[in-house]
Amino acid sequence: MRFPVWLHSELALGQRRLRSSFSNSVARPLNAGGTMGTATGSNGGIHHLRAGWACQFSALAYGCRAIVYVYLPGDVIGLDTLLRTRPLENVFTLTSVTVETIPVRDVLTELMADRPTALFVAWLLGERQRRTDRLLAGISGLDARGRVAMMVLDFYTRLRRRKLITGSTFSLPLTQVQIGDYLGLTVVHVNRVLRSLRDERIVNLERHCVTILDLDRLTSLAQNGTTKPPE
Amino acid sequence: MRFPVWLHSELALGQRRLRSSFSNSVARPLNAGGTMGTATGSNGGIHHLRAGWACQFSALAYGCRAIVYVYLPGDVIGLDTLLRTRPLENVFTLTSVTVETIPVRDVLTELMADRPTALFVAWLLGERQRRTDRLLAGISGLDARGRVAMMVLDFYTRLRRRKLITGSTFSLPLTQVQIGDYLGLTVVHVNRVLRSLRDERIVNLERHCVTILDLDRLTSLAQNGTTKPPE
DNA sequence: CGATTCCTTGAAGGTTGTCAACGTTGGTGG
DNA sequence: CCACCAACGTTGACAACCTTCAAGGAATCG
Repeated sequence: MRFPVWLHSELALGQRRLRSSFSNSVARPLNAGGTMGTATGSNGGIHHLRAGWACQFSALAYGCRAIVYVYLPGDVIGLDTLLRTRPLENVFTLTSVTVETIPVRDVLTELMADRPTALFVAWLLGERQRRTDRLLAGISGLDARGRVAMMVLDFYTRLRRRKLITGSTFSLPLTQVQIGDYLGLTVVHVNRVLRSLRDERIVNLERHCVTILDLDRLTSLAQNGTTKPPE
Repeated sequence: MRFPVWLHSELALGQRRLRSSFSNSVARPLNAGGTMGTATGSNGGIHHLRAGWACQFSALAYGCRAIVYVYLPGDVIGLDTLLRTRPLENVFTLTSVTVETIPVRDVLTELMADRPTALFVAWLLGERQRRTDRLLAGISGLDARGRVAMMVLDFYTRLRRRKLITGSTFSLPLTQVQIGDYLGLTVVHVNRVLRSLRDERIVNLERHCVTILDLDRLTSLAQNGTTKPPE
């Protein structure tokens, strides 16, 4: 069978162990708008984002600031660059955050030697990969309205799954410039799209505060960019 | 220090062990244009692509066929969906291929219990993630010419690193439709871009055969879409 | 309250998608 | 061998979408 029961408990066990490893480290607060790497004492590690948002820029691409991932409270940062030769310091905090850090050495020697934890790390890496694949597919195939809808729904779903929100309103600490960098659009166009979505009473995004007004139409926009305004 | 020597040998050890595990399985040939999953006997596993090319479609997105990754000879397929509840059968062969398969159970029980192998698996997952991030940044920030240049350079670099080519010519078993799906463009436009790149003697892509004519200009195109044709 | 960053809006132009038609290639069967 | 067919490639005209440029207004923080 594809997904045996013991694997479920094995993963849950790995999750608990990773979580407790994080708890044994000190929780450090960081200011908004800084890089994660420099603050940790130069040599990286993996971070548990207890509170706050962060985002990852593309490693290359100096000129074109591209945001390739947005980390929400509860996410683990740095697994993908763990085994990299040089620490790519391209993660920035979007808000003030609280992080728990495990140094690289401990991860490699202790955590990965434990099968449940190693499995859970592999699961986290796969999960991140799948999210990036979805984003890629969205940016490839959707127009600007669809991309914004996709982004809002993605954050909405993730926050809801973590029980960080219950209603249809949440805080989105991205500027319009950053939304543009994330979705491959210019600020100007992001602004226009937000206005049109607000005018059509689909979603309201103002001053870092999102309110979903029509979940059905938003979903439909995010699935195929063919949904025309009912005008 | 960030990347100790023992880690290098540990990773190399993991690579050898994974490789030998693959060798112990039977190498199966598959025809071009089929899905990987169904042929393996319904319940997945991870695959070593000994020969041939394959590509991965986006899990969702029925209507808009988006290719999120292209696997080259030597790549490992399926690590990202290993711990998924349902086996997402969205990997297609682009050519006839030869694959070695390790069933899920063996991966989870044996491979991941071995630290060197688990580390190497994590490295593979991180590598795949970084490649996807690069693609994402490229599609976000480059125009059509830049995206095609990026794709050609990516395949060129990967093939060269594996010593599968030595000159500046290689075979590219993607149709123009598939190139479009990969880069978020329409067939028509892919065709136009290929013609213009050929006319400007930058790269020649015809009949599944690529020849790089001007590596410098190609690189420049892939870095910032601002390189104008020398018209 | 000054200064910086962020947001907003208009006009113009370029890039890309859409539609439609035709040419080419490669495989199949008469 | 040839006819046929299907998939793939090619081209032009036009429209839609998005970017660029420029300028002014609003918010936030010292």
